[in-house]
Formats: sequence, structure tokens, C-alpha cells
Amino acid sequence: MVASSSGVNPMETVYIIDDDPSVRRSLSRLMRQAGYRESIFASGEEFLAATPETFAAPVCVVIDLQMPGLGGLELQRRINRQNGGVAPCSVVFISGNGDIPATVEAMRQGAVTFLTKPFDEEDLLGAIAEGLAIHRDLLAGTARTEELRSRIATLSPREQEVMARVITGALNKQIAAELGIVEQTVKVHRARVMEKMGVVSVAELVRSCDTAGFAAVG
Amino acid sequence: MVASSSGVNPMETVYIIDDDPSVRRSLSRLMRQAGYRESIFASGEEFLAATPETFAAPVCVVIDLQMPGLGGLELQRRINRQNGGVAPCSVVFISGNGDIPATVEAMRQGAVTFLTKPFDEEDLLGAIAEGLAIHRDLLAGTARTEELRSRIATLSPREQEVMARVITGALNKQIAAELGIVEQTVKVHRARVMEKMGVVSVAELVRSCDTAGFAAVG
DNA sequence: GAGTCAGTTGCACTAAGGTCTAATGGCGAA
DNA sequence: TTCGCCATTAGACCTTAGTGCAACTGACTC
Repeated sequence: MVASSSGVNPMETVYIIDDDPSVRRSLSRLMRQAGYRESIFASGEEFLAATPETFAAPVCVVIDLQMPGLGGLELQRRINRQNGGVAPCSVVFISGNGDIPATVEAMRQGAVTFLTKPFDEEDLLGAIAEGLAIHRDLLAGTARTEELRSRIATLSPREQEVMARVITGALNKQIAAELGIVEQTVKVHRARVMEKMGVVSVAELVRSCDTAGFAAVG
Repeated sequence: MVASSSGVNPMETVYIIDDDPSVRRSLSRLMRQAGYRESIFASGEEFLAATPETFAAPVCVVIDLQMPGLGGLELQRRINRQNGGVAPCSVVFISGNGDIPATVEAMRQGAVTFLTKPFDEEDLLGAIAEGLAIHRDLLAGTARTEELRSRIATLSPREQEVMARVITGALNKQIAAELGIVEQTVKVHRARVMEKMGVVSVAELVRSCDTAGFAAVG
């Protein structure tokens, strides 16, 4: 089953990074035929300079392992590092004469797969479709997390202190004692927290904080 | 830094699966020298027949890719399947003449690494130490999950229905209306739920259910 | 038939959470 | 200085949650 123009999201982009001009041309054509937006780069440095550090739409990067200058594995490392260690896009490796240690390293760093030249076009298209799907799912989760983080950012310091204790299940009077304030003050902060976080129950608040990675305080 | 007897948990076990007797002997000795409990098997079938489907202590399995009968990749698949798709232990591959597609498949199936013969003993010991560490962390999480699941199992059907709604943040009167019972009855079930689950707040209950994979009901 | 258990309900009371109004003080920006 | 935001507190009032006690029903077991 070959991916075709119909059914491919036009915002999903494939980046090709290969030092061989003929490979770039050939893959570029293949991507266009499959209906993907694509851009080609002759080196990792070029790619890093020309693309943003994070992507809002699904992206799959096809990287040639052996390139002069910045090698494929080091490029993958830098791409991952851009986003605080979390992969900002999917990566597919292609290589004319790769070895097993390089394959292991690429996979450990999160590559979708590692194809050896000459490879079947359908294998590459399949890997790219998988990579885009993975990134699509990742972005979906990230969107929710980001929304919650921005909501948390609107909380005053005190409100965050109160929330951190509310999500541990602490009673208002306990929170008040911990913070050296009166219970009524806790209630006020608490009400603002619920409002700003867009939730109506402690259960929802706990889930939101967990999703956003907001740490509870014991 | 080579792992030595001191500092190695005596309950951590390494299983060697290789059809070559000399490799088995050699690796067996290496493992003992490193202070690990070890067992050797001449085939995947032997291993599957002799070991439990899940392990209570950290385990790392060293698998030879090419074996007559059950191959390494298929063995890995079966091991993973035993535990409902979740890896029940760590896997390290070794191979005399592996190829990149096999390496990719092994890594995609969760292998810690893939070493090619002849390999450095320290590389293998390092991989095993990593595999055991990964499995140790996995077991730590699993233990908590299992404890919560067994607690959930002690809940009556009605109590589970109530809990599923409590963790969505529903009020007692809403739960009562949904279940066609009176609020007081909900309170009774709810109190039992909190007691049996060993929590004292809704916040803790929500976290416990999330950890155990207990689904909320909207 | 007696005993057990899950499920149910009622009543009374206490504790905790949530809302509203109103007020005070500090602090930085316009 | 005035304005707005944050943090704080008070009092009143209502809603929910939690607890203890008692009781009834139906299903299942010994």
C-alpha cells in the first residue's frame, strides 16, 4: 500500500538531509509524488539553521547516516536536544553502508527505523507514514500539556503553593497551617485556582496537574 | 568500570540463550565472575519451558540472534507476549553475523542493545547492568500497580461503579441519580471505597486509579 | 432454616468545602 | 499619587461530605 496524494495531510512535512545530490533529487520527487510537503538539505548544519527548534505540524526527517561534517547520529542528538531532550519530530535513517552499532545508537535515540540502501521505496514511505503518525500523536498530547502549563503560569505564586497542596488531598486547614495563614485565605486562593485552571473538581485538578507535570508538595 | 561481586544484587538473574555450547560456557563463567545468578539454555524453547511468564526480581536475558528452531527475534516476541505485550524482562542480543533489519526489529521490540561477536566483555556487562536497571525500575512501578489492582478487586461491583464516578469529580447526588439510588447509599459505598483503597482523599484516589489504569466513567 | 454478605435506605450530627460581601495593606506601573 | 494586582482576613450562609446507628431486602451458603 503506497501513500498517495489523497489522504495525506498537506501540512505534514518530510525533510530530506543527504549530501548526495542525486539522492536528494530522487527522494524529493518521491515525497512529492506521495503527496508530502518536502524540503531538502545537503547537510545537518543547513537543516538546523533553516528549521525551527520545534514544529507545530507533524514532521518526519530522513537522515543519511554518513555525511561529511555533522554526521547523522550527531545530528539526531542535536535535534533531540533542541526540545529539551524530547524528540521534536520523528527521524528515519537511511545509509549505504551502516553498521550495527550505528543502528543501535540511532534506535536508542528514538529513530523510527534504519533503512539500508538500496531500499524499497515502499519501505521508506511506510516508515515516513509511521514517523508522521507518531509525531502527530505526540503533538496531540503536547498541545494539551502546553495549554495546562500556560494556565498554571497565570497562577500567582501563592495560588501555586495552595494548588500544590490541594492536589495532595490536604485539607484547607492543613494548608493554612503549613502556609501560616487562615483557612479563609486558602479558600480564596483555592477558588481562584479552580477558576484559572478551568476545572470544577479536585479530581480534574489532579489530572490536569499530572498531565502538565506540576509537582505535588507533601 | 567492570561489575564485580560486590554491589550486585544476588537476586538479579541473567539468562543466557545460545545454541553454541562454548559460548554458553564462556558467558556463564563471565556472569558468575561478575556476581550474577545465571542459567543457560541451548534454545528458546528450553528457556520458555523452564522459566515463569513473569519475574519478581530483575532479569536480563541474553539472546543469540541465530539459533536453529526458534530464532532470537521470534523468541523475543514470545517473551513479550507472555506478559500481555509488556516486556517481562530486559533483553540483550548478541550475534555473529546479524544484519541491520534484524537489529532494527530487535530494538523496536524493546531490546536494550544488540552486540556483534566478537564483543568486548565489558560492553556485554554494561548492557546487562543497564538491562537489569531498566527491569528493576519497571518492577518497582509494577509492584505498586499490582497492589492497587488487587485492592480494586476487593471492591464490590457497585463500589467500583461509584468509584468510577467519584474519580471524575461527580458529586454524590449526581452519582446517585446516575445509578438510580439515594445519596446516602452513595456515601456508604464511597466510604468503603476509600477504606478498601487505602486512601483518605479524592486526590489520592484519582492518582491510585490512574496508576492502576482504572478507567473513569463520564 | 440460620447465617452471611452486598445493596439499600433513613435519620441525626459533625466537619469541610464553596460563595458572597466587605475590608485592609503592600507593591509596582502609569 | 492613583490604579490595579496580589495577599490577606472577617462574617454570614449554603452545600457537600463524612460518620454512626439502625433497619430491610435478596441471594447464596452451610
